[in-house]
Amino acid sequence: MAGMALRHAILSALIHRDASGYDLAKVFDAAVSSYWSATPQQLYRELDRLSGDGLVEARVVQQERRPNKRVYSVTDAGRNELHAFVARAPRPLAIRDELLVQVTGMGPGDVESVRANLAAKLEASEAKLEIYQRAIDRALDGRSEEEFLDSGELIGSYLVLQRGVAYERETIAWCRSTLKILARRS
Amino acid sequence: MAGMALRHAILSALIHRDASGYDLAKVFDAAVSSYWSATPQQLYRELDRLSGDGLVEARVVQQERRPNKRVYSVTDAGRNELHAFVARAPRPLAIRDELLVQVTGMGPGDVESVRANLAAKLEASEAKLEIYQRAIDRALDGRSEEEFLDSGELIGSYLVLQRGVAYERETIAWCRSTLKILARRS
DNA sequence: AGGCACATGTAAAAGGTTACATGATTGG
DNA sequence: CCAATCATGTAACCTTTTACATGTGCCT
Repeated sequence: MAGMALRHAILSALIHRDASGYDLAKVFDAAVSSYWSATPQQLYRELDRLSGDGLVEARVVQQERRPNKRVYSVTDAGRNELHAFVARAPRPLAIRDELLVQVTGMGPGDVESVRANLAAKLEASEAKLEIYQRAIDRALDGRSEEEFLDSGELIGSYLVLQRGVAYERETIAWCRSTLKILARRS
Repeated sequence: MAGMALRHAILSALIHRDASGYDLAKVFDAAVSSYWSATPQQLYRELDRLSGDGLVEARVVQQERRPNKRVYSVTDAGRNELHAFVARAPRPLAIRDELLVQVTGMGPGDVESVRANLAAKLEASEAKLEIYQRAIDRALDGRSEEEFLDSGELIGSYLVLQRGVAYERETIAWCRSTLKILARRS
């Protein structure tokens, strides 16, 4: 019962607020998440396993005008599991970036394609940056960062959002400078 | 025959210089690569498939005092495949960062563990940054960046190294500031 | 004598992606 | 009426990770 990486990402998300599979699918969407992504199918499957293992509990919420949903919350066993996970050495970061593979492998005839892909990435990163910044504003809720950090409880998510902002800013800067350099060659 | 993402990363690496599986294993090492990592086992398997599909060619290099090795080079078919890949829209970046999962999910009793993991990451990123910077110096080989960009052929690898440098610098800055913030809480 | 670098593999288990499937309600 | 959002799933396939396996030569 080692490995099982997605389960910890799910527990980390559920520890702050209960959620349905559908809710989690929005959080783990590749276009939104700054540190882990997963498809809805993966989430539904893993939520079943987690509740089979007693780490989360489901309750059915009846809804009118919408399909009913199962809302999950972390159990005591789940809290213990998460605590044990946080105490371990994390496995090294995994990145797979096809755009960087393309830049590495590009030949003289590929400059135009790569420029188009860089431009698309630039736009996507700008959108993601806005999402993160809106999430930060919502978390701060008028307070200064100092006030928030000294009193807030959701400090972990906030710190991760800061990382995401820095990452997207860097991506944007790199795309711009790379586009400029490639413009000279075509 | 879609998907197959690792093959393009291998072709991108082999297009610049022929290499054995063992050579590639060093390039794709998680502690070294800035955009894609793979284990030796993955590489040996995929090299077999690539040569089965005629995208790379192997020649055996006899060595004294060392085991013989198979050195691979890209064929014309491989060059075509790589060209087609570069022209497609890349699939979105995938990141999985357990450290950020830990930061997201940490509770009041987890601050000490997370600090230890952040400190380890900080050291690892400093080492990686040095590796990238040495690789950049080797690529420039005394020339200024402008000179290099206007004349060099391996421009793609250079641009990706720049991205890696920026990424590790950001990681280092974030680890430092997060360590400071958590220090106030323990 | 012991450990690291060189050099390559097999097999099983775990994790992730893609295609298919269903069905209600809301907004334009 | 059509598209999007809400809400959940099954099955097949592909990719990645981990454990195990082997053997030489160099350096201390």
